[in-house]
Amino acid sequence: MGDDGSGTSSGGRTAATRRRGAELEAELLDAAWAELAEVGYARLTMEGVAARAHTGKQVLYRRWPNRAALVVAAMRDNVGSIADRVPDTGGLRGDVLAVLAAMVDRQRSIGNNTLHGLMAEAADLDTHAFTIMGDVMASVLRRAAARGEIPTAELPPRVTTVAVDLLRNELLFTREPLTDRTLTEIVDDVFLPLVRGEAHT
Amino acid sequence: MGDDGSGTSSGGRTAATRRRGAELEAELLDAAWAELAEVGYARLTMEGVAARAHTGKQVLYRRWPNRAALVVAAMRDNVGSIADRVPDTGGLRGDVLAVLAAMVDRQRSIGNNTLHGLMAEAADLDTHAFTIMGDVMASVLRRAAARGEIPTAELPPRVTTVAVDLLRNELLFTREPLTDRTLTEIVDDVFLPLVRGEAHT
DNA sequence: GCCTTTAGAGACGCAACGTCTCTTGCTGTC
DNA sequence: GACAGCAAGAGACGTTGCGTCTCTAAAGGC
Repeated sequence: MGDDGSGTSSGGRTAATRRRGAELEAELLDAAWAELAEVGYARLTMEGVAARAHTGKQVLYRRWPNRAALVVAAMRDNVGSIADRVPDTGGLRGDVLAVLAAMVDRQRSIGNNTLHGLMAEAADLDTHAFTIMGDVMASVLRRAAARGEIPTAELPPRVTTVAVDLLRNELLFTREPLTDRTLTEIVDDVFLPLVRGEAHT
Repeated sequence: MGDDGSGTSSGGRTAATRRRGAELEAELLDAAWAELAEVGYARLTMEGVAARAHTGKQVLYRRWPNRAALVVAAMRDNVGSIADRVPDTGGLRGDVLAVLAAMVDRQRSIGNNTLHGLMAEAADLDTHAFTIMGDVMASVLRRAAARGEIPTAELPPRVTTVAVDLLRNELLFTREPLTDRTLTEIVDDVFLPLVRGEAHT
């Protein structure tokens, strides 16, 4: 079949250049992320991502075994971990609210259909992401104890993670967008009474 | 194809008889439930359910618009609601543990891959099922207050539902089967301190 | 400057979806 | 007791997306 080799990209990009290695991979992940934002996880297809990245499916499959893995990689690449900047507002209440707000933010940028889809497909996905939030809370609590704001940071693990657990529940099962009210309720009605050793009056 | 009409159930059923109405529907739901147990939600197909029920796909689509709706109907048909028998053990701690144990049971019979799958596909699924657990807890708490076991049943809504919310979180994100330990931690470390107005010591 | 790797493109077979069509048994009505 | 109409049972059909495979030619290593 006679290819008109010299023709520079009928469609709009220089076909003469060919990406490789890290550069290519970054563009693949960007394409996946863009596709995710545009059509959502349920309707994201390998074909769609490949087309958007102006490449073939094989290039994707060479790197990730399936849709779920690709999307997880795209998320990791585009969304920073909360553990990287543990908030420090100077007070326990502010710190915890900041942690929760960061979770809300991160989840808003991912979209909860995506999370549901991933949990269904990539079963073994991400226990890691959950334990991390426990570490963040532990660190926030240690600082509060050091300031003398609470009697001790040695709390039952359930108590340590109660705020993030409740928020996660809310994020995944509530359809309407979260209000700040929800965050303050979690902190003021449940979390703080428990860690201060004074339940609600 | 000559059917040997008189043969009662060569392969196991009389092809000469044709089911209708409620009888048929019940068998369709049973088939869906059996299929769910056997291959799991991810690999449950309309074709598979139809074949198991010895019928055609159209019979299914006439009743339910898609997989998710069919499975939800099958679940409703096969799994009783916890609200039907609110436990009454004579004490608050026992009641709450019984509610949680019932949730664990129900969820074990459904399987959490199924839940993940449904949440991904039937987005608007089941806000109802969640509010119901809140009602159950409210009723348990009212009885405890009437017995004088706790100062008041007028608690912030977050506190009322904290135990079921935490358990739901655990059920959906933990891969290994839950231990009783988890249940008692939720109740003793979080729930009871909050409702008794005495946080952990 | 040859040789290996792999990007880019798309064909292929498979599985399941959801729709449509067809025949034929069941049921309510006159 | 005949007849009309509804829907069961069965499967063909077009479509979509998966994951694999094949092929050519561009990059880069040595």
